[in-house]
Amino acid sequence: MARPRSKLFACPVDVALSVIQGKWKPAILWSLAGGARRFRDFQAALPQVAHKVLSEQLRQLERDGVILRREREGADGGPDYVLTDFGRSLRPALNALARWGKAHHRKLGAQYVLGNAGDLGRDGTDGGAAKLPV
Amino acid sequence: MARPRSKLFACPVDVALSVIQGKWKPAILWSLAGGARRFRDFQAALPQVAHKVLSEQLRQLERDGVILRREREGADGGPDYVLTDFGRSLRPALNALARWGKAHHRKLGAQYVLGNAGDLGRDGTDGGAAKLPV
DNA sequence: CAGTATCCGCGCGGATACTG
DNA sequence: CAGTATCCGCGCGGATACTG
Repeated sequence: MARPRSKLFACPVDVALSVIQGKWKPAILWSLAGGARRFRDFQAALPQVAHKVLSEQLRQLERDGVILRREREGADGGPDYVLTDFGRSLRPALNALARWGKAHHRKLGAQYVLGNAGDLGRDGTDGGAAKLPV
Repeated sequence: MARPRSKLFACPVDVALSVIQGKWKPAILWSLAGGARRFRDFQAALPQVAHKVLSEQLRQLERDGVILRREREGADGGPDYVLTDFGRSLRPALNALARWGKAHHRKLGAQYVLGNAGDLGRDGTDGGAAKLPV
């Protein structure tokens, strides 16, 4: 609706990437794989993220139907975010990317902060991933 | 070597994305899944790509060890590019992303040009993908 | 606490032109 | 034909501050 008539991509991979691209979107989705998260939870898990940017990325994911913002008025801690069914459909792709990242980060001279995310690794292969930079 | 000491990412997904991100990198890898390609092959398959940018993206993929530039002096058509073993290790992730993109592009109002790429879809599920925008 | 508005730097990607 | 150099626009992401 707010989207241009039709975006043209080079290949289907780009279509998927267009949804998960954004500095903090993978981390957001990765966190949400472990269950509902509130704004402050993301801030705590991602100390580097700027307030405005986190808000933007959440809204974009919401607009794409990948996550859902739940108002939960009167609840303990205000609104939170959860994956939609559509968002959960990204799992195989996110898992495949994460598995590759875990397998090859050393070779690339890369580190990562969020080793695993709730049940995202439920399809095996994902034993005890590091919680802190390796 | 030309890489900063150690890049820090939020999650392992970002590590993988750091390698395949770039306007034309997914399309390049997607094409190379079908076998060796020359510079002009990419230009033909990706009419939009700028000369300089294609060159840059190829060199970055080469630097990351994902593709290999073969000189082939005296051969029919000059140098070409192939996936390395390391590059082929990205297959499951690229396939998962492509599968998602193919399944959901309509819902996102998205189209793509390169429907399938050689044998990249060899793990089933990938019957007769569109060759042109759908 | 969550969200938005404003401002801005920087890097990616594109246009153009030159080289081997 | 493949590759590099130069120049540049634009959009992403960050800093800051204000609002409900």
